[in-house]
Amino acid sequence: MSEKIDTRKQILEAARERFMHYGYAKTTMSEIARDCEMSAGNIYRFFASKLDIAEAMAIEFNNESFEHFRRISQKTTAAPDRLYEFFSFALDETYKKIDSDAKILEIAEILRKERPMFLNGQLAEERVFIVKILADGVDTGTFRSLDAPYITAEMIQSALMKFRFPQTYSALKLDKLQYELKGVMELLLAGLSAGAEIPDL
Amino acid sequence: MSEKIDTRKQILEAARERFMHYGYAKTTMSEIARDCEMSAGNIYRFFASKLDIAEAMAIEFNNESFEHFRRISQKTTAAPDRLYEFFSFALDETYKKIDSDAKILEIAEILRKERPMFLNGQLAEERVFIVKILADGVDTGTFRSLDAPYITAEMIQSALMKFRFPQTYSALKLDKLQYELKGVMELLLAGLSAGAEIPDL
DNA sequence: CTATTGAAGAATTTATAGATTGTTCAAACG
DNA sequence: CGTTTGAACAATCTATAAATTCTTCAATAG
Repeated sequence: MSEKIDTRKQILEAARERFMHYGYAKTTMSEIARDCEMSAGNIYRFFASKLDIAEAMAIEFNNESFEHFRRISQKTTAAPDRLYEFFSFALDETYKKIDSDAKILEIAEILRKERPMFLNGQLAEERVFIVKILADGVDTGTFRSLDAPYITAEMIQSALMKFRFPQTYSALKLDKLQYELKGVMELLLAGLSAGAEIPDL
Repeated sequence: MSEKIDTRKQILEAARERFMHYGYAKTTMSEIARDCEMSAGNIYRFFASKLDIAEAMAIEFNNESFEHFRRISQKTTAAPDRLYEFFSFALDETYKKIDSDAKILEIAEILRKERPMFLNGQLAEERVFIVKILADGVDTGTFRSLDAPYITAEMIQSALMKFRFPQTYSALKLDKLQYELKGVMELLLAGLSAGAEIPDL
């Protein structure tokens, strides 16, 4: 029973090393299988496809970030600071990963194309943390009351999309991106502030 | 003297028809030249390259939109309404064009890749109108005072980037995009409102 | 002298045959 | 029985030669 889980982990580990070293496209199922001392066909008892291995990797990968996200969302600092820290951390983290390992970008790109719903799922998971920060801010009176915090969280993500996906960085360096993020975040936080007047569109 | 300008227009018109009918890649310089009853080499007296023809087309194309942008920015309606109308119009217009002519997307894609600075230039031109709306809003007391309206305009563009470029639509339908745009715009306008408190990040 | 051409070169695209690879599954194995 | 294999197949990628196409520019025309 735990045998199966171990084998799965072993495949995932072998794939990670190959993907990171040679890239997703240049890694073959046979190579991964050889590393695990099994046949290529046998991998399919654990993963439905090569793409599913990449997806499983990305999930593991993101779980580390999610831990950070959770920690940030549960801090006792002011809600605006937490929201800023949240996206600031996300930007730094993504930028760092991309910068150090070009192979990661390849996998991100492939998942975006072949599994567009996967990214939506990730965003939805993050939204939980944003909603928590929003709720805290409303409770402490820092933010105005929101009649749909979940939707507000969606809108915040939408406005900060540019800083979450390398494809939209548009060749800007990290410091320029950080500067822009700060500017947009100031606008959004002002919009959430207790004194802000909601327009009637 | 006007001879040259006419020939330029003629080339542009011939190219437009070909590009729209067969696409940019499938149109050859010889074909455009033949339509104008000249040799391919001669086109280069008017355009430095095939790409420059596409760029000139895009400029003409956008000039129509710019007229609308100018008109909207000069309206006498409330500044928030103008800002919303501005981006709402931009979204509808771009979506409509893409939807009706797939060939336009091809050219947009190519310009984005080969002439990244061109898009920046277009955004900068639009910013002038946004700055005007912001200034009006500040004057009438609808918006809080801004110590750097030009930068604020940049931030607004950054936050609404998703709704300007088809590549970032992420397969959403127009009504869903409009809904999201409205939500983000409400947040931004609240952030610009006179009562909004600017956070200290 | 300017305007235009068309041949020539460099760069890119197309076509395609051959090899590789992802995936399936009947048969062998334990 | 459940596991694992390796042959088989379809799909994809690679290599490369041929053909197109963009661009330049010396020669020509007016």
